[in-house]
Amino acid sequence: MLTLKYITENTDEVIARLKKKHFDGSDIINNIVELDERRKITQTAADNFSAEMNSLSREIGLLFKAGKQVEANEAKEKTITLKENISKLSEQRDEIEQKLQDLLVLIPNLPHQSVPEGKHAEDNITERTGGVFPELGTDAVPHWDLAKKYDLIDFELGVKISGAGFPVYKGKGARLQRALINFFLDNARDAGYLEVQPPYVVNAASGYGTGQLPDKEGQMYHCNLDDLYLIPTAEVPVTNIYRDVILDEKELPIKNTAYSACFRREAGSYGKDVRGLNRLHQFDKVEIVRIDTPEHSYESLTEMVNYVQSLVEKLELPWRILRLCGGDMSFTSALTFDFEVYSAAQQRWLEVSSVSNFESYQANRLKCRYRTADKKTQLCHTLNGSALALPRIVAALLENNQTPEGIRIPKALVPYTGFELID
RNA sequence: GGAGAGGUGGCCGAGUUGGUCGAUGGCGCACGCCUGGAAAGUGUGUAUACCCCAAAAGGGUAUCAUGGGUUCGAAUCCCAUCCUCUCCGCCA
Repeated sequence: MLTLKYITENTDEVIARLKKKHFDGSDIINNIVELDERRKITQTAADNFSAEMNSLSREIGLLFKAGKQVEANEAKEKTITLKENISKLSEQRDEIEQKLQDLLVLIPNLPHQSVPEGKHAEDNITERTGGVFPELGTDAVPHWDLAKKYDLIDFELGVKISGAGFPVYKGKGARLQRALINFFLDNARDAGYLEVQPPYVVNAASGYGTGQLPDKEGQMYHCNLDDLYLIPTAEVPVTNIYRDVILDEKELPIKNTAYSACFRREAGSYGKDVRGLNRLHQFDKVEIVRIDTPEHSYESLTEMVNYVQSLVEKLELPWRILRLCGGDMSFTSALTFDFEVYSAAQQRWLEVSSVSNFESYQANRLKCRYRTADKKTQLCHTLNGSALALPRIVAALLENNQTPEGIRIPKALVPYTGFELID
């Protein structure tokens, strides 16, 4: 969320910038400014009474020690009304602070200046494209048919065991998964990311930290008995490593990478979007996360985008990078680049990565701060991106590389799979 | 799951017959002195959030796991919750 301070000091600017996200914040923000005024007044009053109370208590103690019972008891009388005032005012202050909190979480992050105007996915700007579009024969088939033909993925078996969206990978299909995970992790390590293995379930505090809670509660699987959530992405546990932490400027940027299975309920999805590997309840992903200074975070974002580009290039897939428009961006992001690869048999672009700078929006919730060289503490910037999500990469690899002899594995991946052809 | 012990500042660790305790001390860290340089020694400083103040300086409030309670006053007493450790049980 945005900081109270920023909103109250830059009210008009905040309202104006939110328009790009098609968010009319004027009512909420004016309300916040007003509540903040009341908050300050109430706190000042409460603090003054508390100060009086503290000094009176000290006096009473001294009086008792001196054996002046009568004076002590007189002083005690005075504390009664003080106490009432204090509890009344702090109750008010708590109420105001709660209201402020409730309003603050309703405001999305401010879009970066470079975010294009626009409402829908069609308004996104294509930054660059690359790779070679494959020339497939007329008998080319989508990946779900290929998965069956070569016995790589059994969707029906997953339905039997768990339900739709939980495929079972078999033989070279399973080995391809493992190969991709290792390929992505090794590349990340070479690019300077520290590999971490996080928990796959998180508590509510972590869910709030990265913003999945409270608004996206319905998208996460929840274990009632222990009140734990299955992670929808490794971003959640990895970013929460830095919750309630004050880092030293010298440690930044922090670069972490993690492989994890991801679990998403995907409530409300249907149709061709969910066919085959296009949308799953459980899938594998390697994530990259950075914690950085405000001065350097956009440089980091560029590095991350370039890094992800290097991955799709090594996999020899046709790709494009989109700069998301204000209307298509996530609630918490300041600037997002989506990566899509072309899945030739489906003849459609599939999103395989989303790389974002959240600036201090997420860090404010996490209370992830750093100490500058001159000893000031301030909020970090957080960034993350998929590098990469497996299922759609697999879909594109299978479809684009199908030949009469079998499915060709890109060169860079062969050392990881141990085979060059799926036949 | 059963029994016990405990959760204090970046870390270690005092403080529980309630009273200037945000908290002794040590380590670490920062700056200075000392030194040719370093070590040792020595001096000073070293939490976070919010509020008052135009700002600096300064002052105030809150925080000793979390939430509540008792009291004029709680790190210290009471209750609840969470967590950690030890032993037993179970187990990859």
